[in-house]
Amino acid sequence: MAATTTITLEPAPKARAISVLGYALLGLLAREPLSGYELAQRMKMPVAFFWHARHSQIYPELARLEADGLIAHHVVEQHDRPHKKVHVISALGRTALRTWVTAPAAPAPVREELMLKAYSVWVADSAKAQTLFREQEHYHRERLARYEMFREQMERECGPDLHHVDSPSFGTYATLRAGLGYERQAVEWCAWMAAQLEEATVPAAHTTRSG
Amino acid sequence: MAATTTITLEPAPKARAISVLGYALLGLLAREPLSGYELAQRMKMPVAFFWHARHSQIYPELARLEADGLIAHHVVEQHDRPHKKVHVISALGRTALRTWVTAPAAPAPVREELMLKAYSVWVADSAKAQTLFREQEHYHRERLARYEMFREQMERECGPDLHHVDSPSFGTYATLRAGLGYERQAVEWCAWMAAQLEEATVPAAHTTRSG
DNA sequence: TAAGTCATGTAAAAAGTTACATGATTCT
DNA sequence: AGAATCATGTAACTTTTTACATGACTTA
Repeated sequence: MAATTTITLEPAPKARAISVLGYALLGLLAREPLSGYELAQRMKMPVAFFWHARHSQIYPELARLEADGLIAHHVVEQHDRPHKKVHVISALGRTALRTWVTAPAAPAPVREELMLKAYSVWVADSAKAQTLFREQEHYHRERLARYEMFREQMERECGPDLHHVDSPSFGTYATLRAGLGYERQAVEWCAWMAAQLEEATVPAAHTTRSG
Repeated sequence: MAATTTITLEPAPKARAISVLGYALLGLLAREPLSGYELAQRMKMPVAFFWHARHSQIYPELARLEADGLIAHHVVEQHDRPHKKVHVISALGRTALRTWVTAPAAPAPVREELMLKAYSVWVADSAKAQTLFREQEHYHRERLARYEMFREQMERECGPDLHHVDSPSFGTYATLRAGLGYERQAVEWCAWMAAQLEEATVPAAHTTRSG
């Protein structure tokens, strides 16, 4: 009889830890239901400023989130375009996200290749190095300009919402402000680097620089 | 006879691409010969501000660099402590490093968990969120203070060297400056976040805030 | 004697990138 | 006709983390 046999066919709910990518996706789905493709787009545009993922990572992660009951999906048939699977966050998913957001954050291990280059810049040709940092300065200047435009647009369009900390716009605005600060500081530093390297490259003008 | 047989027993030098970690290690070894353990320590202290790696990643990478002829090692016997393998950069390694330093750098894919939390902060309890960002502010303030001290020390000790772009001190100083800029901006942003969340938590004072 | 530092590795797993694979529709 | 966008996946590989494994010497 079944008296002694404990049935363990089901592998027990076994709360698998949600990866950071998982929380990134939950964060997007908490705002609106989206397909995998749309999630990949969101990752490119507003989210890439602070987190990055390809579609090849997103699709399997969605399957995992669904297996854990954090999201669900339904297929939406489209006349002109391929069908899509629209993913919706569940109550469980929303709770998990809510808990994670305020959980203590460990200092993120930084990985900045450009800093690594700066650390070894003394071995390099200073003229070539100068080019590198001018390019980087230019790149960050462009991003800064784009963020600035985006902020002005947000302040015009979402105005009062930006101070309601329980509106999604506040989340977007907050990350935008961080991005602005980061890019401003990056531009400044790259310009300083290039200037230092320039003095080394054109030593003739070191007494009467820029005037 | 051997007319048609091409001997391909040796797998051909096949210039394997050096990983970013490989360049990080070369960058440290270009300054001074170091053991794996010492490299791991350097990764913790000055390098961790912009790149991170554990000893379990460092040891195999050293083996790869040596196999590719970019570094060599010799064993140093110590009376009181275990023997160590001291790694030295080769001419080939130095050239590779030099080339990489000025090669165009692709914009680094960012991964900032805290920003991800900020993006979804609107789903959370604002009092708890405030605690999180106050903690983060505190943490960045501490790092800022440490960097500031480190900079003062460098300016005192290495003075003129800090403007010689071909001295290792310049590389260190450059990354320190970037770190200072980054931490300053992080402190400011965390404080702003906490303030926004505070207004939401204590709405009684919204007309006469701070005075 | 227990914890900490010095010292060097390996193994397994998770996270992330690059490449492979397919197919419809729309725009140039 | 070719490129771009929409759409969803898998496979192979690299990178990184966590855990396993060992052992001498030093300090509290």
